[in-house]
Amino acid sequence: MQTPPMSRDMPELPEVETVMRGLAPVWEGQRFTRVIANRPDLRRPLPEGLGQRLTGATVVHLGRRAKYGLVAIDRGDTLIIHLGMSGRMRVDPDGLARHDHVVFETGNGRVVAFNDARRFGSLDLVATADLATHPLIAGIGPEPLGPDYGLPLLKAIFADRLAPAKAILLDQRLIAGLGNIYVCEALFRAGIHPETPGGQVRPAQLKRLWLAIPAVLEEAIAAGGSTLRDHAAPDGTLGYFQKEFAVYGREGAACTACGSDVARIVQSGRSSFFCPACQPKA
DNA sequence: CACGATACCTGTAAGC
DNA sequence: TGCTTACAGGTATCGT
Repeated sequence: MQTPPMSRDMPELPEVETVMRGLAPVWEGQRFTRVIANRPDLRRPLPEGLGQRLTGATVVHLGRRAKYGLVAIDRGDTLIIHLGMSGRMRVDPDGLARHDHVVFETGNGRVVAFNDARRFGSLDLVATADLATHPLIAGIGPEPLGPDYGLPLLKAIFADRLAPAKAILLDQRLIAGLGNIYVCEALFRAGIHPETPGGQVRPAQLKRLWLAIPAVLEEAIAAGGSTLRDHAAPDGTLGYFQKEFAVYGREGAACTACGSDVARIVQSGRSSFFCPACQPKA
């Protein structure tokens, strides 16, 4: 089988969920004994006094919102972790590696390194009370695995829209946490061509999409997050697992449903993979 | 406002 | 072999 060897280390919702679940037993209830920043910035400058503000604090709870990992500490602050495209958490690494930008040590003797080659990731430290209104969080749409998700939401965000279905699902303001991979997979399951204008998606397709989105996310989380290759386990990096995709990254290969060649188009500068037969143009 | 294009950054792999 | 180029992805920002 000719699998296009492409980079697939994209942390979307399932990957972030997997990383935070993996981090929980390492950090929850533990005190930060040392936090070292090896450079002043990632995508943006690191929070002022990050090390001082975390050292001595105890981790109360780990969570997630969209693609942001949340680390609540007992001082009333929350550390917001974004992995960007290449960010990963290396647990108890065998020595420091290139791009280990921030290193966290806890009272249990564990070491976690935030490694991010491309530095599209970010760390922010904000008052937990202000979290919901923080600029990074405030405008984000409902969680697709949360209580506010439902067919009415999808109907609302697709209705009367000219933007392609692909773009709608990638828009974090409309629905949280979906990235290129899972949007491709969900549209395939729903039989929706990625270029279909939102307003032209038929009710039956929307209903399939409503079921497909949580399904692909849950399956990925169950598989351990679908970050491949780079989240390799050997060095303790969290979030690694191998997941088979139906269309993503499979240009030219046979559709798993009908055998047609999977196609690839570029929308807004990024690849959309789909089956031309199963996802006919509207 | 809605939407598209682009910048950001580096590693990987394909092409020459 | 070595050099060059294309491309991956999330989000902020700018332009139309």
